[in-house]
Amino acid sequence: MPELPEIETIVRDLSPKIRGLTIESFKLLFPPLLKNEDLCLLHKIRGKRIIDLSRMGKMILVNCQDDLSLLFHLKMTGRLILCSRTAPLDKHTHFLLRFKSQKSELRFRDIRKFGFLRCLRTSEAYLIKELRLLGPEPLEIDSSSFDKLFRGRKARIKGLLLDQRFIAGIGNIYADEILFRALIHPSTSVSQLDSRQRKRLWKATRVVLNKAIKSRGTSIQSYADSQGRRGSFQNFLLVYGREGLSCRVCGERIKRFRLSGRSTFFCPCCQEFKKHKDHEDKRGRQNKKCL
DNA sequence: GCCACTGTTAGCAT
DNA sequence: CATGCTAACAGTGG
Repeated sequence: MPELPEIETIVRDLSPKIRGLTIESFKLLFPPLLKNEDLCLLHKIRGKRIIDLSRMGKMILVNCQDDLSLLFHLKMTGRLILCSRTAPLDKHTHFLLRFKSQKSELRFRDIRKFGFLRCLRTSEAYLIKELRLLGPEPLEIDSSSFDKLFRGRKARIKGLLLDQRFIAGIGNIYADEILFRALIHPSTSVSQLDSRQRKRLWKATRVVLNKAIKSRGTSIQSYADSQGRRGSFQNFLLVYGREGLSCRVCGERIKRFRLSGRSTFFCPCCQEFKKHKDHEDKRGRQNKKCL
C-alpha cells in the first residue's frame, strides 16, 4: 500500500521524533526480514546516534552515525510504528529499535512479510541494488528530463509508471490517478504520446503526488502512519476503486481491467484510447480562447 | 471451506 | 535489452 506520499508522510513525521536519539538495542524477531548478509553490520548500530531520515522512492533510509544506515521497504503491508516499549508485541512485529533513555521504540510490522530491512554503509548506499536501480524522483525531475525518459520506449504508459527503475515511488493507486488527470488511457504506448501529453503527464504527476502528501496519503485497507493514523486521500480519488461509479468529471461509468497483472481503473470518456486528438483539440481551442 | 482479491517487485520467460 | 507474468505471504470478503 504505501507509495511515495505515504512514505513521505511517515518520514516527515518520524524524522523530528527520532533524529538525535541514540540506538540502545534492536530485536530482529523475524530474521528473514533482513536481506543479504547484513547481520554483522546491524550489530554495529548499537550506540549510534540517528542523524536523519530520508525517503528514496518507496524506501526509508535511516542515516546513523559512523557511516551506518538502515533501509526499510514496507512493500504492501509493512508499517513503521513509534510506540511505547511496554505496548504488547503482536506476531507481525518483525523488528524493533530501542533508544537510550526513551520510553518509546520504533517497530516494523508487516503482515505479508514482503517488506525488508537492510543495514548498509551510508557511503556505499549507491552500491545497493535496490537504490542503484531506482529511477528519478517524480517531484524533483524537471519537465524536459521527464520527457527524455520516454526516448526509445514503447511499453504501455501505466507499466512504466509502475516501474521503479523508470521513475521512483509511484504505485498502482497513484498511477491510475495520474493517468486520469493527464487524460491518458493506461494502455497507451509511450511511443504514441506527443510532447503535449508528456507535459500533461509530468504536471499531473506533480499535482496528484503533492495533493496526496497534503492529505497524508491514501488509506484504503491497511495503510496507517507511524502513529496509526489514516490518510485522507481516499476521499479524493477520481478513478481508483471507483469501478461502476460515475466519473466525477464527465459522469461516465468508471471501468476496470487488468494491466500488467494489476487492477486498473479509468474513465472511458475522459481517457478514451483513440481520442487523444479530441482532447488536444478541445484544450487547444480553450488555450486559444484564453489568448 | 474454498476462491478471488489486495496497494510490491524480484525473477524468470519471452 | 525491454517487456510482461507470476510467486512470495497473510488476511479479508463473498
